[in-house]
Amino acid sequence: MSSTGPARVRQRPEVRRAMIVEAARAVIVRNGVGATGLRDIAAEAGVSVGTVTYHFGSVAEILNEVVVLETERFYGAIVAAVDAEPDPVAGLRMLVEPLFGDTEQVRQHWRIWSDYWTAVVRRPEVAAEYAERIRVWEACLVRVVRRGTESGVFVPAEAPEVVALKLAAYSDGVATQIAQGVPDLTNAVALRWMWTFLSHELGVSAAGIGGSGSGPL
Amino acid sequence: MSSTGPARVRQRPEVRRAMIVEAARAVIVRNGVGATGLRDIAAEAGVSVGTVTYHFGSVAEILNEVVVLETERFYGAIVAAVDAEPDPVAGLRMLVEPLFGDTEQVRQHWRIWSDYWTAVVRRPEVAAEYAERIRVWEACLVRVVRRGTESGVFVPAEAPEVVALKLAAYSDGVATQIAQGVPDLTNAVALRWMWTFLSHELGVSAAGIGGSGSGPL
Amino acid sequence: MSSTGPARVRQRPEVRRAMIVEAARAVIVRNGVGATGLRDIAAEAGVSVGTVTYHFGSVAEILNEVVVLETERFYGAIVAAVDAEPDPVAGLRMLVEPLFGDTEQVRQHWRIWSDYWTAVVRRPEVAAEYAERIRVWEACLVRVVRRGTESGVFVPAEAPEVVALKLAAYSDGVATQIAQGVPDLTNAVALRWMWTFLSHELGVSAAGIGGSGSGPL
Amino acid sequence: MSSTGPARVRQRPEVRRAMIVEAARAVIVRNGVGATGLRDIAAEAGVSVGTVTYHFGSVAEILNEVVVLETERFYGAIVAAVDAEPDPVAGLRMLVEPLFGDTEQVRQHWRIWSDYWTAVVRRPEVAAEYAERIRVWEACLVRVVRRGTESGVFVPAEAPEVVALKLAAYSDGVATQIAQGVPDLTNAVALRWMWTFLSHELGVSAAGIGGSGSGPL
DNA sequence: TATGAATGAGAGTTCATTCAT
DNA sequence: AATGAATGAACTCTCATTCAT
Repeated sequence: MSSTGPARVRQRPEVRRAMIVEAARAVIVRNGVGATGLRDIAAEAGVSVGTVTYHFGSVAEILNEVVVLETERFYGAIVAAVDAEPDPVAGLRMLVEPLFGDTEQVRQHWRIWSDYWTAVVRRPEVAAEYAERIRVWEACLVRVVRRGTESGVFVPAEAPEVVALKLAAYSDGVATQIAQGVPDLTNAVALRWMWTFLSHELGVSAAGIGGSGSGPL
Repeated sequence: MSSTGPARVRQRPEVRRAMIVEAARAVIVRNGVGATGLRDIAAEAGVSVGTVTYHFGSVAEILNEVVVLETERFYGAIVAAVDAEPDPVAGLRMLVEPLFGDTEQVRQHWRIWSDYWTAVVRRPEVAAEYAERIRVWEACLVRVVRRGTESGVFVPAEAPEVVALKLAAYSDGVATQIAQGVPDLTNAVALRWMWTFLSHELGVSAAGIGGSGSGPL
Repeated sequence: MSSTGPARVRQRPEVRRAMIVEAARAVIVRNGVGATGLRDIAAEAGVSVGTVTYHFGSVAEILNEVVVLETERFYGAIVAAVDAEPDPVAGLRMLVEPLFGDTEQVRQHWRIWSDYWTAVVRRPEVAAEYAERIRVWEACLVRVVRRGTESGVFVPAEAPEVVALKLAAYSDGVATQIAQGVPDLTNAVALRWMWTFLSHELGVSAAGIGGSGSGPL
Repeated sequence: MSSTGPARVRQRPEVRRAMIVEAARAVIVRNGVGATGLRDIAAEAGVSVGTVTYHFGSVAEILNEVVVLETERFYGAIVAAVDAEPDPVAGLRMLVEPLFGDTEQVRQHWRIWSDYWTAVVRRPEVAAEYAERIRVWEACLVRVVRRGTESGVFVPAEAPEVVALKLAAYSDGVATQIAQGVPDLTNAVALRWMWTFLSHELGVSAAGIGGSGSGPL
């Protein structure tokens, strides 16, 4: 026990805060928001309880930071790339595919996400604050649909905002089902569902949107 | 002191259990699953803490019972009526409309439901047990689609199970958005979205399915 | 350790509350209000922390109960006896002497009392509530002075309320000095000071008031 | 970043200590001794927590310094002036009047004082150390009474030390009552009480001692 | 069957103190 | 001389569970 870690390693606040948020994220992924306590976070971060409370005013503040970080990290790069993509169809694909990627990162994202929402949904004032930061993906989708519509590639029956909201709801629901382990509902299947859905909403063929040789499945 | 209040009214176990579950449901609706404690349940039921733990092994058991009860109650009557309905289109309507009814009961249902899922999703063994009971609605939808297909009214592009799963996911996602208070997303709008979705999935016109004068919106 | 006390002895709430308040009083006397914590009280009472919080909503509630109890116990009997005493001079003696009795109980009383006031003085709303209960002694003094004045025994230069307030202040200050251990300031001396003070305030001879052969000191 | 704020202004230890003590005094006056923490003191002094603990071994040490400072400052000038005053009556007035002056400084003094005593009363060794420094006022009073007695102006019934102790107790008790906000008990009233008290103790008329037109009240 | 007093682990938070920089 | 990140013990309060009555 005498050689356990380099005790009292000093870090600049921003660095330590980031480390603690990272640790909190790991605990949330493992145990869920409801079972994430101060002591768990401290242990995961390899620091004392006092260090955590020194850098954060409350546990809630840490959890919020985790969600903000998660949002920025998960959607940030995607959104930037999509906004830089001139082709609306390609943009659409870049926007939707990551939601159903078959990676641990994606699973973790949905886990954090769903937990957080049910935890926060009873506190409208908190929810409102983060809703904006969090609707980044949806806002990007609106822009893509609008661009596609302007260039004549998409012929939506409804306003871009409505299409975006519908897809957000649909993908959210499907992701929830996947998280529950519904048999035969793979990420590939989910993606096909999205393309089918969008083909109707945007008035184009599914084959035209959903790229990677998904064939006749 | 011996005649103070209605104390110590003896009830048969099944009756008392039912009363406690009912009380627990009320507390969950009011405060959320996360903020529902043994004491709250006991107080709401008008019994002592000891009585609650006498009839239930743990708080988790009570919460499970609440969800089972909620499922049976909410979907039970609907499913029975739908199964007795010869017309598949009418059956479909009877099955989908209640999900977005503008009643307190519906709001309460979604509240309990969403809370419960995020709580249970980390315990696959629990989730599995209840998933079956809970997929009652989906199973009924499968039967309706199958009957409609057999009678030639519906021309689905996919298996009834797939259509049912898709609709379940979509409706769940939309209900979540409504619960979050998305502006302009009313129950009526949500229903129209369902009919549009189903018209594509079942190969019939939306007007043919979605009943009550939804007009050209 | 295995034979330490009869664990889990059930007590009726009033009894247990009284036991806990008594224990808290002991801790306060020993350590002071500022150093009286939940765990100390529980340990002193021989119960668990949970038991204390089961019977009391907060530590502050316990401390208040201690002061109320202390007040009632210390002044209760005195005031009752004084109000039943027809002779104002005897009544006066009965009222003042106990303040400077040479007993452990008196020392404890002043300890609790002074601690409590400085703790509470910054919370006017709390102070006000207890001030009334606590001014019992002063109110009784007012009545005695009034009776003595009406019967012509006392000839005060000021209103009874003013005399009472003056004496309360004086005795309080002297008690504080005694508590600080000022050399040669015994309780007997303090009493003589009181009689001297009152003889001037009430227009009677000190010998006439201060009874028990205090002689020419 | 290197030029942000007045950071790292080096001070000689005595200067820095004085600044910190001054800051601590301000915090005590604002929040009370019990609610005065290291962080509050550091923030008030505009230095870091580390600087405070560098100059002081413990928080208790700071609090003690505050009281010593307060004593010297409050009584120092008074005592010097009184000792230089040939007229004992004038000296008496100069000694007593400041206790009940209607200034913020006086209120602050009593606040610090009363808080400190209840905190320190449990630690006799600490109390003793400071008692001496703190009895400066009382010692001065003894000298005045003695001078007045020698010159025949005062005719005390008791030794000067006893008179001084009595008045100290009385004034302390009255100040406590004022601090508690007893209605109608103003500083002017308190002063009159003191003169009345002293007139009896010193065998002179109240009018002769208490100065400023106290009239027939 | 019902009760509710008793329990103790665990929650978040506060805080004086330590010490590498 | 000054800093402030790090610490861990101690605080109050919550709560599901136990069990004698």
